[in-house]
Amino acid sequence: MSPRAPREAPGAPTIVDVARAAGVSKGLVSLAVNNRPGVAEATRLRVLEVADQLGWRPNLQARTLSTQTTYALGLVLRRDLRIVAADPFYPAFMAGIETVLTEQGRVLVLSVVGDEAAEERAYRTLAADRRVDGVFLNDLRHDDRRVPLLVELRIPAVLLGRPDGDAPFPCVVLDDAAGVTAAVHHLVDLGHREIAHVGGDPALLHARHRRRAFEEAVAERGLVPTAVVDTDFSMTQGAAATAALLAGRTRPTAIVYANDPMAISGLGVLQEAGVDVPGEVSVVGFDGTETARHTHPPLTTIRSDPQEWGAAAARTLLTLTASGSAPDVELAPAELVVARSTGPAPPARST
Amino acid sequence: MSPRAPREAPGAPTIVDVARAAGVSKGLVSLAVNNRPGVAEATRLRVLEVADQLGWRPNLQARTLSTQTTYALGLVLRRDLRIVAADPFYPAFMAGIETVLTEQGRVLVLSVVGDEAAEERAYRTLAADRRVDGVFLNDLRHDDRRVPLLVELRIPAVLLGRPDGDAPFPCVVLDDAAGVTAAVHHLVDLGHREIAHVGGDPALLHARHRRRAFEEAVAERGLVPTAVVDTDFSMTQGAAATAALLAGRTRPTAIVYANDPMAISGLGVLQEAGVDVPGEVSVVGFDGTETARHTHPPLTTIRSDPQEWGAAAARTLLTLTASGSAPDVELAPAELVVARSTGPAPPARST
DNA sequence: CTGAAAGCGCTTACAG
DNA sequence: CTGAAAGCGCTTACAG
Repeated sequence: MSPRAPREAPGAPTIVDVARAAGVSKGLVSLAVNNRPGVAEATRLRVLEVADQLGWRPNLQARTLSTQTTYALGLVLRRDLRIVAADPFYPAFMAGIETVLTEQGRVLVLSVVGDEAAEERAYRTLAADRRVDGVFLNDLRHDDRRVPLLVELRIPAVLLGRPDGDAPFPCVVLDDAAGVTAAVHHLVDLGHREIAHVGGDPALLHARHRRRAFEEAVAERGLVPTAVVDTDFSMTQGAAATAALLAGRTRPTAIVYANDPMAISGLGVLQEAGVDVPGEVSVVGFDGTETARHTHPPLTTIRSDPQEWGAAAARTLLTLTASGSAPDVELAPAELVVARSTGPAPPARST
Repeated sequence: MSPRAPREAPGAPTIVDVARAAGVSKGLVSLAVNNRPGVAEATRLRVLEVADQLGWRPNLQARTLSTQTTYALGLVLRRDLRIVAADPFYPAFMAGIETVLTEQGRVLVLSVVGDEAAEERAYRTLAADRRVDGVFLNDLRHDDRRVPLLVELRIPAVLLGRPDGDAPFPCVVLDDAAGVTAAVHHLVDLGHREIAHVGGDPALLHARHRRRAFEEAVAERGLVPTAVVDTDFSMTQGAAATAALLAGRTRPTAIVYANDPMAISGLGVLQEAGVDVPGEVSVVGFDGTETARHTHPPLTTIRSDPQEWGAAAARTLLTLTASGSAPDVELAPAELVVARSTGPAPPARST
């Protein structure tokens, strides 16, 4: 294939074809289609019309090479597959991102990694290859090492949640605490005094927030938690934690889980053990997943809107890459949705 | 910013820097790092060493512009969000893709769309912008219009499953039928005579395959299906179908669902109606999800390996883009995993 | 308001 | 075996 021969039979039109057909230079075509000042209106219209007739679209790769922008955003998922697979958060979150990227001709580059080393490599590769104009920083962690990493790599980012340290990036926040607080009040109002929490992975900030909100709400009502158990957010550990609570000294009459999958596996453990839900133990999930609506009984849970979160984060990240800064965004807080897995506390029994 | 000034303070090294430092032309550097013939071994080694010292990586965008290859693969998801979110197939499938892309320095471009028009636009945009070197064709449909579309767009593809028409693309096949057949035999062996199927979306080939396998296996054992109901694969329709079966003239003693989420919502409906599982009705899912292991009772289901499917598809697509052709791949078939949601048929009762 | 030219950082025939 | 040059298809100061 000679370098002079067009690669495609008819040859997709290039900016040169448009310039020739419009009788102007290719530089002018570029100015015209990019709405830059310094082009007579009549000329602009003519160029646009010719471009349209020829069916010309600027070649993205060439534009990328010139402008150093890729029109792509990156998302790196680091999670145990068992956990990602059962967790409906990400599909909805990504769909939300897509709603805004699509209409902007942007694209999402996805990376799924297993451990922290692979995660760091993923960010470094995205940066070195200039694959993306910015990234979403999800599953924020305590003292998150990715923040200095992204600063070092000079890659713009939007944080999903409020970081616990300083970070030179805008954040999009969805308050978990309000829902947990409401759940605890709901349970206390139903007469529960022995309430336990099956928390998530304490390395993750949102797991910490949920746990702290639980502890504070319980204290606020003059109680102490019956137990608080950390997990990795997996159904397996949710089930194990539930079994441990059942076997413990004081059996809780209500359990607040840090996500729906664990609440569902907990429900399974309770029912397998012959414990009536909500007759003997009330169960509260977190997420407001589709599955939670279809269990027996349907789960009381705390609902957030991951799709809106994705959309807001994408808008913020695009603003950041375009202008160099973007304001923080506060989304509607997660809220309690009461279903039939919670009910009045059983009459107190002597141990 | 003058066009002569380097964009980054120290300036990431370019091929020119390497050529200068190694005392050769940049063309030779390119030949050396790409392992092309016509470079003296000693020269090649020297170039490589210098490149390494300078920390040079070829600029991906520039390479893309020259070679017209993007080192990226595309996946377009068109599904109702309610369904995607509850379905753990895609996270695992994408993780499988990533395992092979990552080690090849490739990247996955993801698009999530709602309807068929948006889907077509997504493929057209990927092609027009030359975002990807090839795409995964998932959720194969009857007489799939995407096949001629991709031919028209001249974009290589790998089919996930065997198409029902001709297609000039390799396919990676995972046989659904064997597992469904085994499930029916399992139920018949347990004494069931009234077996129903809650199928998936009949527009999708895999839903059709599962349904046909069900019907054939039932016939093979001299029975007729009690009922076969189509759905859209959502938990909601799975629940509705189950309620309809309960209310029907002949109540089935066993139900085979086309996916786990519907089996789970079906289980919820049965239990809410006071129907004992498996005492009165046996339930079989399809997918082998994590959730199915944690329900009460745990689900008998049909397990496949979506992660391996993703990895095999990625390997096939890379082979195709590299060499212009790739052989079809046949994966291990889905297999029955028996748990406690299936049991002996209840004694026959008079209606 | 417009044109001509250089530049983005690679790859690839073509000469020597 | 190596060098010099053209090409990929855009964008962007710089002159006029």
